[in-house]
Amino acid sequence: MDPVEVDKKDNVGMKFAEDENGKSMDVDIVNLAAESSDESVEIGHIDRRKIITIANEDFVQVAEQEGDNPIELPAEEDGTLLLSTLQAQFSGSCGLQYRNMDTKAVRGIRSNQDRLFPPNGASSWGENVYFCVFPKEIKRKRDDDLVSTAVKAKRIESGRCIDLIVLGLSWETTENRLRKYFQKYGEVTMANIKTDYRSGHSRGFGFIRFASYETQKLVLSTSRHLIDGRWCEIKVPNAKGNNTSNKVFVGRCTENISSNDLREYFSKFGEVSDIYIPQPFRAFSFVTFFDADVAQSLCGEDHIIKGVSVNVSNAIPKHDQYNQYRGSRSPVEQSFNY
DNA sequence: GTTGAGCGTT
Repeated sequence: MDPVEVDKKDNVGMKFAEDENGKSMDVDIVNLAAESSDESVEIGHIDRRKIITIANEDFVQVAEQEGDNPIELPAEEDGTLLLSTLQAQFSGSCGLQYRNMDTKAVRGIRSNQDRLFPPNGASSWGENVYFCVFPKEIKRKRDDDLVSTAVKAKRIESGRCIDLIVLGLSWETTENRLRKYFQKYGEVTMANIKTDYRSGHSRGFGFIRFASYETQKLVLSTSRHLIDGRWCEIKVPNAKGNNTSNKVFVGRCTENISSNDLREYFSKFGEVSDIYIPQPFRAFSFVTFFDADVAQSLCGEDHIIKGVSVNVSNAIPKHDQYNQYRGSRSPVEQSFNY
C-alpha cells in the first residue's frame, strides 16, 4: 500500500490519518512510530489490515447510569459517537458524562447536533465508562416506569386497599383535615402527613387509606382534589420488590408496636416463628414465618397495626440489594445476612 | 423564618 500520512500536530497519542482511498482512520502514533519527531510520519510499512483493525477498535463503553454494566458502542471513523448510535441502545438519552478520576467530579461530553466528541479534544474515548444523560422529564418517567409500574398495577388490581400518596398538600394541612377531606368518599382507616422530623413542619405530602376498595377506586378516579385551597394529586405510591425468604422486613414501625402486637397481627396470615425488634428503637422489625410463601405474599403490602401503616418488604438489607440484584450472592450467603 | 416536585425521619 501507499504510505499513509499521520498528522502529528499537538497529538497525544491518537490522531486522524487517511488511507489510500481517502478514508480517515485512527492511528496510534505512539505505538506505530514512537521515535519520529517529524510533523508527519510515514507509516506505509505498516500492514493495512493492522491499521484498519486499529481504526475500528474504538468502542465507547456506555452505561445507562453510573455503576451499571456498560455496553460497547462503536465510534465513527472520525472518533465521534453518533447520537443515533447512543439512542439506539439508550432510548431517550441526549448526552454522555463520565467521572473524572482526578477531580472525582462528573464531566460532560461535548455534543454538537447529532454527534458526541471524545473528551479533552482527543480522538479516542479511552477506557472511561461513560453514562447517559437524560432530559429531566424522561429520567423521572424512567424511574416511575422501571421501578414500580408493574408492581403498582399489581397492587391496585389486587382488590385490596393500599396506602395512597397525596402530593401537593398545603403546608398547613393537618392529618385531621386530610382525613376529613377524604371521609366524604368513604371510611378512612389511616391518614398521615409526612413532616420534617426537626421542625415538625409538613413536607407537603401524606398518605391516606380507605376501608373499602370501592372507595379507593372512586378516589383514584379523581386525580385532582382541592384540599385547603390547593389542588392535590392522589396516586398509588412507588413500591419495592419481592422476596424469597421466610423472613420479612416490617418498616415504619413505631415504638409502641411490641413484639406481641406484631406476632398477633401477622399470625392471621400464617404461623409466625420469630419476631425481632432491634434495640435501641430503629423503626423496623423482622417477622419470620414458617412458610416462605406467606412471607412472600405479604411483601410490598402495607398493613395497619395500632393505627400505624407499616410496610412489609423483603428482609435483605439495603447495602446487599445491589449484589442481590447482580446475582453475585448465593441464597446460602444471603441467609447469613443477619 | 424560605419551598411546590416528590415517595413514607430514626
